[in-house]
Order: sequence, then C-alpha cells, then structure tokens
Amino acid sequence: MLQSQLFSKAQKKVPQEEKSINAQLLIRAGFIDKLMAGVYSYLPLGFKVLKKIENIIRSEMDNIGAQEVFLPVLHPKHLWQQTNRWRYPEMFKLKSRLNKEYSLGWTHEEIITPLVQKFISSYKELPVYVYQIQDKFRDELRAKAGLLRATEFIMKDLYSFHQDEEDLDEYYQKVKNAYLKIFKRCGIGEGIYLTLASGGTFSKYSHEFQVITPSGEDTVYLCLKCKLGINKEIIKEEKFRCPQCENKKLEIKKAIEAGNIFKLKEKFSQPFGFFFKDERGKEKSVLMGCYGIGLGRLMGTIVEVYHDEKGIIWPIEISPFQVHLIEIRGKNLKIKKTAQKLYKDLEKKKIEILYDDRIDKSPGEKFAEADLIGIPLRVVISERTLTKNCLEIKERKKQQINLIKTKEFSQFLKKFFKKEY
RNA sequence: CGGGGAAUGGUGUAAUGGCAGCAUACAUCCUUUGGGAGGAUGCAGUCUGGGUUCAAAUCCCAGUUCCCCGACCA
Repeated sequence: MLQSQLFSKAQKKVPQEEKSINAQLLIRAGFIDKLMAGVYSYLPLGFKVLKKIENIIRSEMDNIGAQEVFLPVLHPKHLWQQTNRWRYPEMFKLKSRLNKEYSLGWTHEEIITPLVQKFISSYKELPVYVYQIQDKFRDELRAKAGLLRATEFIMKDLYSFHQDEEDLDEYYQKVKNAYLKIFKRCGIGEGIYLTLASGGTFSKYSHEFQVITPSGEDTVYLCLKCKLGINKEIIKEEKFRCPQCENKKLEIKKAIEAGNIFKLKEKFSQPFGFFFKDERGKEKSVLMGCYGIGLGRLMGTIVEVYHDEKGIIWPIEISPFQVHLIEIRGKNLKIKKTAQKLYKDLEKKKIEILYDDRIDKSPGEKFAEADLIGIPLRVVISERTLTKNCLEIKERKKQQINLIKTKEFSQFLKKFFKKEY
C-alpha cells in the first residue's frame, strides 16, 4: 500500500479527550475514530489489524471443529422472556412502528439454543460446535478506556452442545488450549494467565484469560507456581490460597480480561426444552458451553501491552503490514526508482508492505509516524543507502539500525519472519 | 447511577466582561531533505437554549456531550 494513498492520517497532537493509552495511540496513528463514547469506527489500518485477529481466531476455531455461522443482531422479545432475561439492564431495547418489541444482541444464547434445537434430536447428532464473529451491544453505565469497554463491540462467541458432562469437559479443555494458541499468536502468550472465576449457578468455576498490565481494570491473584490466576470474587472463598497447590504467596496484579470460557450445562437447554434421545431412547437435556473473545478489546489490550513513548509496537502476526518502507528523497532520482522496485518485488512475494512514498514530508516526520504506527520492520532507502548498495533495517522494538546489502535482503526477511513467528 | 473535572477552527491551545489570538493541519508558491524543516499568502472556531449587561468565550440558570474515580459488568 502506498502511504500517500492511505485514507487515514497520523496526528502529532495527543487527543485530549482520551486518557487511555490504547485510545490515544490508535486514534493518533489513524487506526480508529471515535463516533461517541464506547463506539468506534475502524479505519483501514485498524481494520487490517482487526481482520488479522479475526483470522487467527477463525483458524483456531476451525482447528477444534467449530463451524462458523452468522446470527441476527435484532432479536424478538419472546425468546428473552423465555429465559427471564428480557429485564436484563444492559440490553438495548427498541420498538417497531407497530409497537413490536425487539432488543439488540448483547449475547446470543437465546438465539443459538432454539436454532440448534431445530436440527438436533438424537445423541447421534451431538456434539455441535458453532461460533460467530459479530457485533454486540451493551448499554454500559460507563463505557471507558477506549476499546477496552465499549458499548458496541465485536465478539467471537462459540457455543457447544453435548450429550454428557464428560463430552463437555473434553471440549472445554480443547477450547482452553485453542484460546491459549490464539493469544500466543496475537503476541500476548507470555502475559496471559488462565484465571478462575465464578461459575454461576451450574458450575463451581469458569475461566477467564487475564492479560497482566497496569492499565487493567480487574484485580487478579496470581499463583506463580501454577501460573494460575484467581479472580477476586473467588479468592475469599478459597481463603487467599491457590486452590491447586495451596500456595499462600499470591501476587496481586491488575489485568484485562481478554476472553472467558464457561460451562452453561442445562442453563439454556432447560428453559427452551432442548432435549435429545440417548441410545436407549431416553430423553435427556443437552449440555452447553459458551466461549467468548472480544476482538476490539484484544486489539486495545495488545496496544496497552506493546507500546513505548513513540507509539505502538505490533506483534508481527497482527501488524497491519509486515514491512514499512521509507523513501527519503534526495537529488538522486534513483532513490525513488529503487524504492519502487523493492516495493513491487516485495508485493510479488506477498509481503504486506506500507511504502511511504510521500514527497512532501520530511525524514523526521516519516520516522516519527513510522514509530507511531508500529510496523515491526522498517526499511529505509536514501542517498546514503544507495551509495553503499545497501538497505537500512530497523526493528521497531529495537534501537539498533543496520545496513545490509540489497542482495541479502530477501534472505534477511525469511530469517526475520521465521524468528518472529 | 453517586462523586469529580472539562467543552474555543480538523487537532492542540490563548484571551476573566471590552477588536476571538497563536500553533499545527489543509490549499497555492518558493526554499529545504536522516528524527515531526523555513518563508509568503489563503481557508477555518467560542457545545445548545435562555438570562444579566451598553457590551458575554468570560457572569447566572437549564440542557447536551466527553474524560476520570466509584458502583455495576456471562
């Protein structure tokens, strides 16, 4: 992509309206735009990151046999009355011209359960795993911290349907592992703690995936021995010790919840009367699990974790581009030609590249914007590099600047990507 | 929902009752080209409604929006 053609534009000044780091940097660098509190537009750069996160999640969901669906956002009242959740305060409600009542989806159990029920009546047809990646709406009393708590947000929600607890438990473990892979691929594998949380009426625990960072709004108690987190509502029940190893030396940390997994069991199959016939023709309740990841929140979290005073530092697999090519104009016309050639060569090799071809920007401005946008690898072509038949290479997360021979560049790239993945 | 703060060109700011100014961005031109370059010209603003006053960005009342703390949060 030519940077001269990029629709969004970086801003030098920090938007005073925003206090959270993720909102400040993402807005300044031109990834997102705020429409109102808790509601954001994704601009080309931000949308690219979002799509990358989405594709990571999609591939890991496919790996555990889940099938993608797309459910409506507009929901009828009667399904929510059936589970007694029509009164749920965070649900947006609206009326048609004929006074019919609807809500906007803030979660989809009430939609997916009757849907799956239509097709499933025998143990032979279970289990079923379906997920979607979709907008959700929650009437938050206080939207805050940029993408971390939004009124409208994109969520992946997976629902699983099983004939017995054993099958549910087994799949629950699979999802847990898939989630760890997702977070690892998004670059936050190191900072993530699987955390015990309240399981509600039907199970003792649910699990959250908590990313440790000072800007987190949740408090978790960490057992460093087990690499297990314990939620604050659980820790009192457990008398301030790790439920796994009884360790009493727990670290208290701030964290952001990046995902959660939950055994619903009969909670929704009961009110909808979702039963199946087992081998002996006996009627049994279907058991359910649900598993969520907020995509925008994940993007915001990654910015909270990976940034410095100059800007964002994207992990390579979710960076909007892999290479940021910067041309520094000089008197030598060959500079532009060389840069254009490299740009085309890399595009042919399917390397995603942002090429700063702008002729009216000073070198300093280009460097500052590159640091702000945060693409992992910066390549500079200038008078200096040209005379030496070299390219200048700088990794966003390092200080060091290296010159390498132009010929050796493609080899370098291979190594770089291998190392980074 | 309780408490606190804020609202001036696209963005960041100044003006405390008396001519709305500066920076940046944008447009045109000249110069410049390795860490947000210089000059010239131009475009662009007081959140909304009411009130006080000869005169309101400024004071008063009401509302709206945004941010922060707390409560809430499958």
